[in-house]
Amino acid sequence: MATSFAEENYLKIIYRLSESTLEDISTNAVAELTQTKAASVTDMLRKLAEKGWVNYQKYQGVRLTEEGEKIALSVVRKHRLWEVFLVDKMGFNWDEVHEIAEQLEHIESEALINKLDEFLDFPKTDPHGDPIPNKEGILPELSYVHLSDLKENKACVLMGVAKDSAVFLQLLTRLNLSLGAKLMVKEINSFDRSISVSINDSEPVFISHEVAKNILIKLG
Amino acid sequence: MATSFAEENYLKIIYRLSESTLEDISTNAVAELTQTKAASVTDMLRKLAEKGWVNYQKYQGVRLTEEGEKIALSVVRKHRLWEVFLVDKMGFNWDEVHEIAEQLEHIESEALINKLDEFLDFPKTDPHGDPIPNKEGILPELSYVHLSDLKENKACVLMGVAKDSAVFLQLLTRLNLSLGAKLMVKEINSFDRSISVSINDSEPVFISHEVAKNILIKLG
DNA sequence: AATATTTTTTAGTCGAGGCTAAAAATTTAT
DNA sequence: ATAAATTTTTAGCCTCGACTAAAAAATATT
Ligand SMILES: [Mn+2]
Ligand SMILES: [Mn+2]
Ligand SMILES: [Mn+2]
Ligand SMILES: [Mn+2]
Repeated sequence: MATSFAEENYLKIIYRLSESTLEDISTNAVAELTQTKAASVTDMLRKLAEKGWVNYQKYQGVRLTEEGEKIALSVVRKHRLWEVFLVDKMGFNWDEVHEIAEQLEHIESEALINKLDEFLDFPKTDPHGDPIPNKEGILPELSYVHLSDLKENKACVLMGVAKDSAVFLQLLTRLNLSLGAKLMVKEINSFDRSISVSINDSEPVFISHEVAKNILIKLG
Repeated sequence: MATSFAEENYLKIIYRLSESTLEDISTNAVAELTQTKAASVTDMLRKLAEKGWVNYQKYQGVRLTEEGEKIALSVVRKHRLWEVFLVDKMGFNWDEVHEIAEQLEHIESEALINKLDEFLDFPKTDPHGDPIPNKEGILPELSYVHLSDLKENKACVLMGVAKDSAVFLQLLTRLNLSLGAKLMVKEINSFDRSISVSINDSEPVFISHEVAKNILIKLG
């Protein structure tokens, strides 16, 4: 069955919300991310339920079916592969690609996306460290930790970000924080939980708790 | 002003029709190419006229304004650049790319299309030999001739096709006819105007007038 | 347990971009 | 110059995906 841009966006957003909770997703939560009103969401949820892509009972919230999740994962796959393309091949910065990928993720061609995957050498993660589903819809397992949860004097590597807004990414860039940077927390200030962190063995810089929370790292 | 997919498709089609005539374009001609009904076209022409992209007076046919032509050329540029990408970088055949490019041509990012242009080494023509407008909207001058207009025993090179339907392209491929092929017309049959043509110095094969008409060549 | 607040759904509307059927204008044929 | 045929427009309707305002249900507070 064919999926419209609007339907794909809803499914993708329900998927994203489902990643961080086991509970059913509320109408309002969907409305916030789709940038629409709750009434519009209710309409769409009924439609998605009719097509068998979500389980939805009024007032009970919504949850993806297997088929719905499959579609969502294919949109996520396309979004992230196109982001890799834009950064690795087109020379964009990581804070410039999200909006363009929001458009490209709706291009419908199984053949194209698989050739693109190959062209990019089957990347496991996108420019923000987010995992890319393979063509069967399987996500690679990544066990990342928030920089804010790290103890002092442990070496680690920046593997991703938990938020990909342009302003946040630009801030990281200004601090010389990019994927692969070697980090070590030198000091944690109990007052505001800000941290002092050394980046690639340079002089430590200060980072707010808010920023540290959105930086994903792996140990070692 | 923002342009919808539908508007871009209409402008592109009016542009295409304008290439082969100096007269105003008829509602029916547009309807045929957009695969819609004349009544729908009338509606859209009124809308395009309101936005200043076409000159349109009822019953008089339609013609692009400068601004309308600029938009049409930018869509054509995107379409053809993406086709080059699909063939040269993704490994598609020339008969497989049109449908995908129909989608990609609507991706809105000036920055992306200019980076793509550079990535592809500023190609002058697409995989079907059609000229690609540069970022100022200037088309390279190509003076191609139809193979059906050629005299016997003149050497020439296949530079493009005047029709890019998949079946036609597949036929050419089966005949070993691709861009750059060296051709020489050995015989013209006055009965049905079919021709006998040698391809890359091999034994001559028969080609119908209909096919020859849609093959573009340059002399020498 | 009753009431106040918040969330969600319903009802009705809108614009975009299609459609069909009928009317009007234009073009072609007699 | 009429009449016939063709083309184009108008009128009215439809679906999709939004919206607002009002009603209903669920949840929180006293
Ligand atoms: Mn993104
Ligand atoms: Mn990303
Ligand atoms: Mn094409
Ligand atoms: Mn082409």
